[in-house]
Amino acid sequence: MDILPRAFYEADTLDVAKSLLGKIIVRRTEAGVLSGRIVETEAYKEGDPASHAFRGKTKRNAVMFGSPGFTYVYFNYGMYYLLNLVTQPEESGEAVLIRAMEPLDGIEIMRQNAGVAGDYPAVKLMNGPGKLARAFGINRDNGNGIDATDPNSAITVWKDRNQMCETEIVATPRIGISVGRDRPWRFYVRCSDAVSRR
DNA sequence: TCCACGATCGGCT
DNA sequence: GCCGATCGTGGAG
Repeated sequence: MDILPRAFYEADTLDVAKSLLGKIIVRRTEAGVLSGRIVETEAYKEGDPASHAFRGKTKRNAVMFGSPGFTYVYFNYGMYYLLNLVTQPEESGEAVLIRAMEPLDGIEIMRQNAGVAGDYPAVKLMNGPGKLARAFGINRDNGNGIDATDPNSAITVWKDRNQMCETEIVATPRIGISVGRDRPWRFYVRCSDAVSRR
């Protein structure tokens, strides 16, 4: 597999959000290597009232205004961490939220991270943005501001040799936001179990 | 300082 | 479909 280079993240954020579908995120932990295939994303752009970057740079969202290809992780609803990848040239504050993945490697470790039984269905481990961060064991201490284009990083994104089962991409309004609902900036792969089993 | 509100999830009706 | 858990964050005051 080839690691996605910085240039991959410098395209328009809507294109990056779609291009990320089918790519592989690899998460290295002390317990072992975890990985999954991205099947659902959301784009957050400059001037977008639903984006954390909308009101400018703060301590929380600082990495959104940094280099493309870095991770942005934040804590939400008092209990979940959500994983984003920063896009665009520096300072634009745009990013792509990773909403769902299909687990590949380290599924047993994911179950341990999630605190579920050994017979818990693998497809349900990462079928939501809070759940995939939990399965990966990602929090703000270990997951925010990491360079995903550096092969030595604990979180990296790779281009898989294999194609997705089908490249049909569906666009819909984003989930869980109160403003910016008119923008169909959520993208998912129609054939994915991780999206359909919800 | 304070406080209302989330880029969610799972359980219950 | 609805609702509660749970707490960091930032905008208001």
